[in-house]
Amino acid sequence: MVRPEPPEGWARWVAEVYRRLLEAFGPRHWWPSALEPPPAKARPFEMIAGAILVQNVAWSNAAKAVRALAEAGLLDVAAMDAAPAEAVEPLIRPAAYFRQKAQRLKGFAAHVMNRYGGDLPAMLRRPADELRAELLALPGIGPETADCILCYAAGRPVMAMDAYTRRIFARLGVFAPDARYEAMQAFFHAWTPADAQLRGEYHALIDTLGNRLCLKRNPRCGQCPLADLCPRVGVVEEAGGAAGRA
DNA sequence: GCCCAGGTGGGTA
DNA sequence: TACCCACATGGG
Repeated sequence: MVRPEPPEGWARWVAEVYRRLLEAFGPRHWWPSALEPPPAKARPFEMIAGAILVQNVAWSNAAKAVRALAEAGLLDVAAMDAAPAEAVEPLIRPAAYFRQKAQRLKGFAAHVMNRYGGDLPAMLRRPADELRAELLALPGIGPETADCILCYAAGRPVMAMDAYTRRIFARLGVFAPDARYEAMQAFFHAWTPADAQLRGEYHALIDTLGNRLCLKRNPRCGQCPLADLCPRVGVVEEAGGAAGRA
């Protein structure tokens, strides 16, 4: 922690940030469906495939890949497991890293088939800590992807961290710029209620701020709902070490 | 043309 | 632990 605890305490400060983001952007309704029209009921494998496909790319690219999988009938654990990698790869090219991501999708599907007979909901009902460890053991599922699955597919009160969270809260003075994933998550888990809906919405709101306003190179501080909380406003972005000027 | 985007895993010192 | 790199497409 870089910044001293605010006078009102962290819980209120964290809640005030959430309140402002919600007011500025409205509910994000994450996890978004890539399908048109969106399916009436949540599809865990669609969400999980999206979480793998969105790794390090824009959602618009991942969404194209999800739609292509849907059209090919591959948003299904058994079908994904049975499909050859060469059939999956061309469908997901828009999401980049298509060879790796095809292996990750198939690896996940194979695991659900082998261990749960294809019953994904049964897997998602496991205790959160056990499920998290199980997910992290799968190739291509790291902490962010695992926590997104826990929150948005399994409905657990887990808040996912990502590059936006680190950048925004480092600028706000809460974290060091190289804060570790688990440390950031411990902060949010300490100061937010253990509510899956709220933590999921908070993560989504942070991402919205990160990709609309709190940009890496030229942040749009003039439009930021958190500007008065941010010691960096008015300071030119360092972007690699250049000294800031007023 | 360059930078960036809702990361992860493997290698090396 | 702390870096460095590969993975690869699409939009601003």
